[in-house]
Amino acid sequence: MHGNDCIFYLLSRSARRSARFYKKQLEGLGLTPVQSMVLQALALQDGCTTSQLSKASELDNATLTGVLDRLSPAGYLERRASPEDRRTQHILLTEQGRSIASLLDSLTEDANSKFLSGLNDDDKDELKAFLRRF
Amino acid sequence: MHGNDCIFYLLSRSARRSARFYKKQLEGLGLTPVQSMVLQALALQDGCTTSQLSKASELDNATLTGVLDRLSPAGYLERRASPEDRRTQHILLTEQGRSIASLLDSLTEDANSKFLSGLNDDDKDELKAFLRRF
DNA sequence: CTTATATATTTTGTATGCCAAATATTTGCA
DNA sequence: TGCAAATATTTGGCATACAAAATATATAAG
Repeated sequence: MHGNDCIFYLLSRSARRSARFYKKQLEGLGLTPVQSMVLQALALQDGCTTSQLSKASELDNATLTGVLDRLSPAGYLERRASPEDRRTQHILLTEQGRSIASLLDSLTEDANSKFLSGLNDDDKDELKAFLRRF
Repeated sequence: MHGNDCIFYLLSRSARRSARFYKKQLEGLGLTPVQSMVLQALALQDGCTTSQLSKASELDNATLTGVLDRLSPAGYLERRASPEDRRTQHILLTEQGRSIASLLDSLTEDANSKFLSGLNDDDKDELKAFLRRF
C-alpha cells in the first residue's frame, strides 16, 4: 500500500498543507490557525464553558486549556468561574476578542476561497461533505 | 462562516479523527501513526538520505529528525554517514525494521478498509483524488 | 587557493494533540 | 447524611509540526 493510497497519510498531509496555507493568511495577526478557529467558535457561543468549547471545536480538553492559556494574556478572552458550578470556567470574549473574531471571520472566508479556487462549487460541496463524515 | 464550512477546520478535524483511529489499530506495536508511515515510506527506498525521506513523507526535516531519533534506538533503523558527502546521513532499515514495515503494510491496508467502510469504491477514489490535490 | 554561497542535518523554541493522572466539585444512592 | 461515582478542568509527559538559528560540509566564483 503506497502512501498516496493511504487515507491516513492523505488526510494528515492535506491537513498540514492547509494549515500552512492558512497560517500564511494569518501572518501579522499573531494568531495560529487553531487560535483563530477557537476564537471563531467562541464567538458563536460566547460565555460557554471550557467543555462546551472543547466539544464545539473538537479539541481535546487538555489541548484547549493550553490554547486558552495563550489567548487570555493576549487580551482576547477571560475565564470566569461559574456561580452555580465551581468546577466550571466560563469563557468570555473581550471587546478586543469580539473585534478580532469578526475580522477572522472574513479573513477565513477569503482564505477558503483562495485555497479551494481550483474547485467548482459542486466539488467544494462534495469534498466538504466527505470531510464532515470522517 | 461556520466551522463546518471551513476547509481548514474540516481537514484538521478529519486528520485528527483519522489519526486517532489509526493509532488504535497500531495499539500494542508501540508505534505512532507517523512512525508507521515513515517506516513504510522508508521500506520503499531503503538507504535513502534524510532529505529524500523528508520529501517522500512530506515531513519537515526537523520533524523527521525527531522521528528518526526515536525509531533508531528502538532498533528499526540505522543512520549511516555517507562516504561521498559527509553532510548526509543514509537511513537503513534493520532486519527488525523490514519485518515490522511489512507487518505495518498489511495492518494499514486493513485499517484503511475499516476506516472507509462507509464508502463505495468510487467514492473512495474520489475522496483520495481530492486529497491528492491539496 | 580561497572565499562566498549553497546544501544537509541538527538544535532550539513555541504550539498543537492527546493520554493519563491529579484536583476540585457535584451528584446519586444507600 | 455520607460516601462512591461522575463531571470539569488542569497538569505532566511524550510526540508531532514547523520556523529560525546553528553546524558542518560541499561547490562555485574569482
